Amino acid sequence: MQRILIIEDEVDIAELISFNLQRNQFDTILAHNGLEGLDKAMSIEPDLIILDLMLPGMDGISVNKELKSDPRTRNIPVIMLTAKTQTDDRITGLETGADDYITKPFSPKELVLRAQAILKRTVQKNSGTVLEHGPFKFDKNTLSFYLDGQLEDLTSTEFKLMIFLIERANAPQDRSTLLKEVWGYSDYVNSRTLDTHIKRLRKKLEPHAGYLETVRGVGYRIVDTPAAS
Amino acid sequence: MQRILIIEDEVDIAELISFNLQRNQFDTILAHNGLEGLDKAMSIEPDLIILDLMLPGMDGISVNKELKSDPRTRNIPVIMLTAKTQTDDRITGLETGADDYITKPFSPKELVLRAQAILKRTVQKNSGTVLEHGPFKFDKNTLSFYLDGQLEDLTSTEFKLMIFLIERANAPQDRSTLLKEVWGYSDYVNSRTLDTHIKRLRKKLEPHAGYLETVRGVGYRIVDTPAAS
DNA sequence: TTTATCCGTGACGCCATTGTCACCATCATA
DNA sequence: TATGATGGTGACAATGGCGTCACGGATAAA
Repeated sequence: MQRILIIEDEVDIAELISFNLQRNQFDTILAHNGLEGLDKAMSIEPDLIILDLMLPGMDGISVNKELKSDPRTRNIPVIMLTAKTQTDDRITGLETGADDYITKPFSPKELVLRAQAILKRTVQKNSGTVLEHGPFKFDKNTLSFYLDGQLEDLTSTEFKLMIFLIERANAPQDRSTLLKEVWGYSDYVNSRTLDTHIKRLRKKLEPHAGYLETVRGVGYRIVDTPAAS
Repeated sequence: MQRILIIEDEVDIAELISFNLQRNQFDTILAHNGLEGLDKAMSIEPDLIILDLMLPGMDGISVNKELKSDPRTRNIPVIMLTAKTQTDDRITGLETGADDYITKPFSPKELVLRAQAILKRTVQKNSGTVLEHGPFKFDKNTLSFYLDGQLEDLTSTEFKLMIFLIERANAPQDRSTLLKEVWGYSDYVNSRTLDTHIKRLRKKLEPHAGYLETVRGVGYRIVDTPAAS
C-alpha cells in the first residue's frame, strides 16, 4: 500500500484529504507544521507528499527546498496546496521543485486523481529504463550508452539496433527481421544497409566487438560471453 | 514464483535439471515428449521452457516452431538442449526461434545461470518502456512516438526532451536544467537553442501543442490538461 | 581446388537535424 | 503608457547520419 504524507495545519482540511485518500486505498500520515512534516518525511519516506504552502513557522516553499536537498526525500513527488490569489500565480511558476499544485478551494476528487496520476508516473519513471549486458549499459530515458562505464555516442539507429539485439541476446535475428523491426521496412530489401550499420557499431563497441556475432546465412546476434579469439 | 517447463525424455536428465532449478527457487513442470510439452505449455503458460532437441516422436525444432506459432506461447523464452556434434553448430545458427541453447553435457550451474539471465531479460523487456500522456505515446524500445495513435517522426533530441518533460509533468523545468539534462551542457549557455526546439516540437504536436506550456521566467512544462484557449 | 554465396569495407553523396542569429511579439513593471 | 526583459520565429549554414554501390575477402559445398 502506498503512503502519503499530508503536511497541513488546518485540521479540518487535513482530515478531509486524509479521508478521501484512505477511501481510495492509500495510507495517510498527518503532520501539522513544517518541521514535523520534514521529520516524518525523512523517517517514513512516503511515496507522495501533499504540502500546504501556508504553514505556521516554516512555510511550504522552505519545506520543499529542504526536501529537495536531502537525498532520502529528493525523489519523493510533492503536490503543493496554494490559495487562489494573484501572487501565487508567480509561485506556481517558480516552484520548479513541486511536481504539481492544486489551488484552494479544491475538490477532493481532483486531489485523488492528481495523486493517482503522479504515483503512476513515478512508478513508470523508476522502472526498467536501464538495460545492462556485459560491458554495455543503456539508459532508455536519456538515450545514452555506456561502454565500460564510459559514456559513448550512438546514433539513434545504432541505439535501436543494439537494444533489439540485446533484448534477444543469444538468439540470432535474421536480416529481414532486423530490417523490419529496427528500420520499419515492410518488404525485404536486398541491400548492404544492415552490414554497414553493423560495421559502424563494431567500431564503436571496441574492444568488445566480440559480443556482436555474425551468424552466417541468418543474420546477427549478441552473445552473453564472446568466443575466445 | 516463476514456473519453468522442462521437455526432456531422458528421466535422469529431467530430474537433474528439475532438482537444480527448484533449489534456486523455481517451480518446475516436467513433460516427457513433444506433444505433452506443447500441451502443458499451452495450458500452463510457464515463464520459461527448457526444450531438448532430440525427442521421441516430435523433435525439438518442430515443437519450437509450434510454440512460436501460437499467440499464447509465442513470447515464452525457450532454452534448447543440444548434443555437441558437428551438425548442430548449424542448428544453433538456424534456430532463430530459440532464445538460447546449451550443449550437452552441461553443468547444472550454467543452466541455472542462463535461466536466470533470460528471465531477468524478459522482465526488463516487458516493463515500463511505454509511456503515455494524454494523446501522446512513446515506446522507448523502438524510439517511436504516437500522436492520437498515429505514428509520427520525432528526432532524437525531440524525443529526449518530450520524455524528460512528461516524466516531470506539471512541474516547470527551467532552461538551464533542460539544457543540462537533455543536451548535456555543463554550464549555462544563453542561447535560443531551446526555444527553437520547442517551436519545432509544438509544430509536430499539433493539434495538441497546448500540452506544452511556456512558464515565463522559468522554462517549460507539460500539463495534464491543457488550458482552454 | 573450384565455385557460388554471403559478408565486410571504404568511399561517396544526399539530406535531415541541429545550433545560431537577427528581428519581432509579448509580457511585466514602473 | 513607456521601457526593459523574455519568448517566438524564420532563415541559414554546417555537420553528421544514413543508404547505396562496387569491390574484395571469407566461407561452405561440390
